[in-house]
Amino acid sequence: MASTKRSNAQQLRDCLEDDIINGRRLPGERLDPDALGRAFNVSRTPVREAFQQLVASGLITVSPKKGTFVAKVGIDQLIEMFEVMAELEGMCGRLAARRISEPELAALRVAHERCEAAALAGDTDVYYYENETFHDCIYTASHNTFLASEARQLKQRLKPYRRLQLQVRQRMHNSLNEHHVIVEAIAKGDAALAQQALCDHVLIQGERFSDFVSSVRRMEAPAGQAG
Amino acid sequence: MASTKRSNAQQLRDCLEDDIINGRRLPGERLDPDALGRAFNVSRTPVREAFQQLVASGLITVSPKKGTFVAKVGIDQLIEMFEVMAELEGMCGRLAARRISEPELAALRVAHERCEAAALAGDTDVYYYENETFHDCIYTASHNTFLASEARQLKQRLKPYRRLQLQVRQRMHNSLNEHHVIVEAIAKGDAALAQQALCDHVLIQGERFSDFVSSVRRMEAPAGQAG
DNA sequence: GGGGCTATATTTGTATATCAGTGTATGTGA
DNA sequence: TCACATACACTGATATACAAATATAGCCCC
Repeated sequence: MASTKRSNAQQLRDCLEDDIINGRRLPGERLDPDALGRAFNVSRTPVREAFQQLVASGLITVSPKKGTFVAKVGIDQLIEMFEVMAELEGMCGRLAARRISEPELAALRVAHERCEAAALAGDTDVYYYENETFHDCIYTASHNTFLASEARQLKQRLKPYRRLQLQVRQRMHNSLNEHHVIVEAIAKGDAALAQQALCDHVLIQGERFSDFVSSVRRMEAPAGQAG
Repeated sequence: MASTKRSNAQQLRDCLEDDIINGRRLPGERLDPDALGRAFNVSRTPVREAFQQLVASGLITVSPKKGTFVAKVGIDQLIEMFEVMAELEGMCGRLAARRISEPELAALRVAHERCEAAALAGDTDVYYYENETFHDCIYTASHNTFLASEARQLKQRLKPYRRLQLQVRQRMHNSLNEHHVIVEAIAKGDAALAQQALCDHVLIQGERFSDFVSSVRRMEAPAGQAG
């Protein structure tokens, strides 16, 4: 019912957002307003609206008189964004350690167990999905809906690039171990530890990061133009 | 020259944003597209565009078939936002303590001195303005442009409510003392202290906060409708 | 007198047409 | 062969017209 009530512009926005986040449209790819309008049986007006909202989200960029493209964030900005993401996640963890309720803690444990199962099965895709749930539990448990919303939004924005993270060998297993520390810290109410553990978890600190950077560099290569 | 190139929609957006931030349009106030269009000699299309951008910024909300209104954030959400703002400011301070350059530190000191002068003169408005510059120096000094941009955006969103802060007696003087601690911490490169000091500075911790809340409550009263 | 239904008016959402500016491509001349 | 100028096409910006949906008010019936 709610879906029918969403305007065409909203639907188009959601669709494009999903496409970009899930890698069906790659950074640097051009978005043709006319083609999209035809594909969705709408005029250019709602397409424009959708574009504007995506620009505000930072997922696409419009170069005046040149066209609209899927945002391609440079390595430097990407690092900056991960730095902020780590801080937000850490803050969520800190607050969650203090504010989490019993049902929320139970949900967090369930999410962790599902991650474990996926890791044991070696299923990267499932792990990726369950990992989302795990982190979302922490956002919710922070009991700061604004913070949770900001964290989710930034995560969305990073999603096209995060996907590459887990492809790094052993990353999934390490990630799981970190999750364990996080869960226990939150369960014990150790705010400082939860914050630090989550922050580190996001930063992919140390040697992994350079691997990640090189992955992104490889991903950026096809599109070409710097900016 | 750059101003003439801005589209009408951008100009209108900037104007509305400024009006909202500076309290010329109060939370809950309705924005009539037709009236604005007439006032700016534009049609509804650019007005709509401006609206959408402001919605993305969180400064206004549009209720379908009901109207477009200046966003009215509830007390609970306001507290949440300040909690996040404090964290972001703290992060800026932490990074600034490690990364600030000599010219940036000099600029920060100048900004602090101007705050001091305004405080001595008892000029709240000037202090308010110089305070902006002071914090902006720290954002820049964090050398994380994404973080700086997010911090600025959130600050904009809180501005209609921050304005009330300094009206609390003695707040300006206390604020100045806190600034001193912050400057010294950054100058010494004490990241942890800078982070803590800035975080506390934003949170208006302790007894001041309840005063602030009551001020906001008074501000919310005229508009009426909850939600 | 009160409640429900209907009609109207208001408001957002969408479509289409037009305008202006810019980037690009092509052709011509040196 | 290269450079410059002109023309064309593409894109973004805006105006206007239209459609859909809802809130409100008024009226009628109970």
